[in-house]
Amino acid sequence: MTREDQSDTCQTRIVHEASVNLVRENIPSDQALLDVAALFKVLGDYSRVRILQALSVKELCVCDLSEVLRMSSSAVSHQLRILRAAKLIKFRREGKNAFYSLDDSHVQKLFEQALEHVQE
Amino acid sequence: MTREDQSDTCQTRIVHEASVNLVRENIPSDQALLDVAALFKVLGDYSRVRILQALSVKELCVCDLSEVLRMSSSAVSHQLRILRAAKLIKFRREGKNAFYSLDDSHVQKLFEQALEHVQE
DNA sequence: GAGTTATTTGAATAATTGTTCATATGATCA
DNA sequence: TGATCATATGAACAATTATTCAAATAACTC
Repeated sequence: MTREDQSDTCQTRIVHEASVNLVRENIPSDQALLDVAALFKVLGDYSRVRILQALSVKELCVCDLSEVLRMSSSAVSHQLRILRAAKLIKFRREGKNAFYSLDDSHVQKLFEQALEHVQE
Repeated sequence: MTREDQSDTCQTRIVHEASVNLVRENIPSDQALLDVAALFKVLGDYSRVRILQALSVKELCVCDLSEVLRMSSSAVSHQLRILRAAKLIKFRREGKNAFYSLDDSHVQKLFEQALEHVQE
């Protein structure tokens, strides 16, 4: 059984050629698409969505977040690290506390668009 | 060791009370946040991002998509099902072919916002 | 310094998920 | 009806990931 023999692959290589070519001309860079997917993946988690929503109201420390969301500080901290790596939040230290807040105006807009979609 | 004894949970229940209360007053429904997370989760996959991007250029059938993206028809079909369940794409049948296209204007906007974020 | 509290981090576990392979369905044409 | 092609689907496997637990920092107070 050769590689070309896969039963789940289109056999006739004569597909809609014009469409295929048109689409091929308009593909952004792999890196851009990878980055977009990675960003959405970060946003695609209930805990992180709740964290971002809370931070959109007000800057909060880890302790406050864990209280509001009824999660362990450890779990919150792990998720904050992921959000920080994605440059969605920033933080500042004040004494023993680490205060987190949204880093980017795009996040708010992404959220609003997403809410509009799900509320249709 | 009782439940209140967890070392990774904030001990002093006297957190920033005003902040916590303010945030608590502004929490959307659980369902809305769950839906938003689910939507982003669907968008958070490289294959699905590529499919959506291709469809944003032009309506395509499964065969065309598998050709453009160099994926098996089976893999494409599986992902299309997920995208359809999230109401991100719609399809129409024409003979043997199933043509897919974007279902929602929000998707385009979400994409543009995401691209802006990652290209900073 | 010791003690306390907030936060971070690493390892382990359980759960989710994307792809592949095999097979089934749906549609056309001879 | 049979043959062929496009698409869909189910099961299995590999890989990823969120949480928990335990332990380590970091920053303050006494």
